Amino acid sequence: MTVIRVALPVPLRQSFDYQLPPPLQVQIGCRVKVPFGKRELVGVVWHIQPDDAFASDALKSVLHVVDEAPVLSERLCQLLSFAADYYHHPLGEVLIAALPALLREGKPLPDCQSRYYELTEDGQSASEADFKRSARQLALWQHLIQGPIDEKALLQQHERTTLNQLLNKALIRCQQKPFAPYTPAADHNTGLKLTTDQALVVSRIVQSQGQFQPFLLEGITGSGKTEVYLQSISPLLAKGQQVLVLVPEIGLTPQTLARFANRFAVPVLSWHSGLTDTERLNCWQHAATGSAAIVIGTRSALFLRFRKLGLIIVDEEHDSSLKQQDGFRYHARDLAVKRAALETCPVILGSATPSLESLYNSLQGRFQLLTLSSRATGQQLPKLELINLQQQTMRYGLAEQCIQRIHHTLKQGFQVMLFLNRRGYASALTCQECGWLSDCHRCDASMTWHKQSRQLICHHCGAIRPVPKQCGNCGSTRLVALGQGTEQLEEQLQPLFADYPLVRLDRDSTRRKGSLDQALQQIAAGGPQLIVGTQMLAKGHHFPLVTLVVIVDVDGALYSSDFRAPEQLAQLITQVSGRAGRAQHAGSVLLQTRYPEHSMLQDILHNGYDSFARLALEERQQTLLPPYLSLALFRTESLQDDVGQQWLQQLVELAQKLAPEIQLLGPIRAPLERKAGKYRWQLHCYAKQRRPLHQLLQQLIIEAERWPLSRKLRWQLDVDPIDLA
DNA sequence: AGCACGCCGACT
DNA sequence: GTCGGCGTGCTC
Repeated sequence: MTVIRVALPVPLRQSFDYQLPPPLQVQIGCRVKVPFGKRELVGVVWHIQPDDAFASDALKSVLHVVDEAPVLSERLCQLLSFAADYYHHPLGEVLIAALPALLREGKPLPDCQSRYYELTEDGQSASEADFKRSARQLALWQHLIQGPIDEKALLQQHERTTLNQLLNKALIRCQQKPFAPYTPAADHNTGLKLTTDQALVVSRIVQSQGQFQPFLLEGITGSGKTEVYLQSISPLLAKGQQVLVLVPEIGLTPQTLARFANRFAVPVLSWHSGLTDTERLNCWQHAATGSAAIVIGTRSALFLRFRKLGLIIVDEEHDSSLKQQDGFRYHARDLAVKRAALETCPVILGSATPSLESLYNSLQGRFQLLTLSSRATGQQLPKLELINLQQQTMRYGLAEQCIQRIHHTLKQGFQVMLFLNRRGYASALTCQECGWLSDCHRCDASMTWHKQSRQLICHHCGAIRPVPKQCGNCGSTRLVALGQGTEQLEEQLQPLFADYPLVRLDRDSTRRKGSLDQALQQIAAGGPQLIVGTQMLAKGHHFPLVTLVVIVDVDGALYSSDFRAPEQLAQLITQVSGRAGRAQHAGSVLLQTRYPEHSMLQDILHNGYDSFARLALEERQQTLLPPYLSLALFRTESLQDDVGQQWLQQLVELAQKLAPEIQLLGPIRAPLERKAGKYRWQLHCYAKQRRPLHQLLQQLIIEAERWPLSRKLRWQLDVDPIDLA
């Protein structure tokens, strides 16, 4: 009798064994449908004939084998099983992350056909004279004389109606063929001429093809990282290998895609959360069959199956969106390195502001450090200036000096960008009589006033209330705004600079589909204008006509309990300033602060991110923090306040017994101690060596799952947490 | 996580 | 008398 072990999509840290009735056959990585309790689930075969099979004389039988051949390749299985182990996450749930929804549900893998067009016999014997009356039809016919062309490629240059017209005339016909590896191709367009720096970097990367080699590419903004990527990719495409490019969530713009697609005459696909289930499956199969040459995607693209992966690029590797913040909390950058090792290919981690983790790895010799230290255009970096708020009269949250500079810049015909990382009108509403605050009933936070939509919204739990006309406590009508948001800044600046247009870019203003594009177009069209916005200004988009950037509030992050706050602020400042002044004019970046003497600000100001990062690393070493130590974090959420603390306390006692060398901090209250009506606690576990920490965590989980108390709360483990909130 | 079983309160 | 609340237990 054949017994197989199946990983099922349940949050249980075990796999389940089933009988495989005689005619059926499976391989590891195939999907099977099995009975599970009263349910039927689709799982993935993980072992065949395990020697420690579940001892029962009545193993249930597999109902149905979905795949003849594995959907998950051997290498993917290795990656996923590594990830499940490393992050201590149930294997079945890890598999969920790796399969498109349709495959998860057990849909059979469709045998994919792509449509292409070719000339019929009539079409071949036609001549230019036949198309006298239609230039469009002529162009299409001339295109197809060169041979059959993919529908998708064809539709990029021709109209569907033209296609139909020729179909009706029976001059062309539509054919189908199964997905097949793409046809290797040389560059479509020749690349830009590389600087000496760039050329050196490209040659290092190209030399390493076919081997596992992680690179940290540290290139200041404007140093031409993308061009380095493109030229490193080029030789792989000539050999028919595939390339995976991971980008932050917000960075996957049509422009990014176009830059890759226009360069090479090979299929370039994108993978992101906006795709429908069918589109996802389609992309998945293009990658798996090798019909896609380049896939550009957000973090989950890391789990795509490839026929022959030749290179992984992780762009903006410092970006926190590469780490999943709920459920299976993996870091796509770290797993990308693991995947490259399994695939025996190079991996490039690129950033203008590398994470301290990656810098550390390069110091340790694990990553090869490649540096691009000059701007490819030879153009100067913007100048950083501190604006001391202590000696300034302020208007609308801006120092008088800033307002002057904005005026001056606009008058010269340039654009100004104001960065304020707080959306909404005001972070709270308060009563001037009694001090009442617009607290969220379910969270330990205040509700943000959104003036335009006339709502109070809690940014933590999403709760919405109408804006009260009177104080909820004393009935007074003297309610005032507290803490300026982008909406307010927009409202106040508009009349102040009435002669100039103002664009606001934040999650609220760009919610409507297409409104982001519209705003970006207006900015690109040029002309003096103000741009007010949040995070969105710091990531992905370039504003070449901006010559003045104001970072309205840098102090929020200066004195934070999160040890990563300075690093993130430094990255933000550097990234925001990199967005500006790329064209003919060097820009200025004004940092408004009440602490101009702060050593970190001084360091960035005078020595740049690079120097700051190296100092920050030394500080991490002295204060014994990651990346010099390994960190794992237990979080709890419970309706009763004391349950979380109690549970973590039990964990502490057990951990001290099992591994006294592991340092524990906690139980402590989470930074947002109550969220959506639940109390939150944390336990931090620090260790000099990763190995013993890993083992301890494993033991702790096994024990904790047995505790009755575990049923009264929700808990999760975050290995290498980025966000301590 | 689902899903069932089981044991107590407030409804037709 | 039943509907339904969530505590407890189990899933090869």
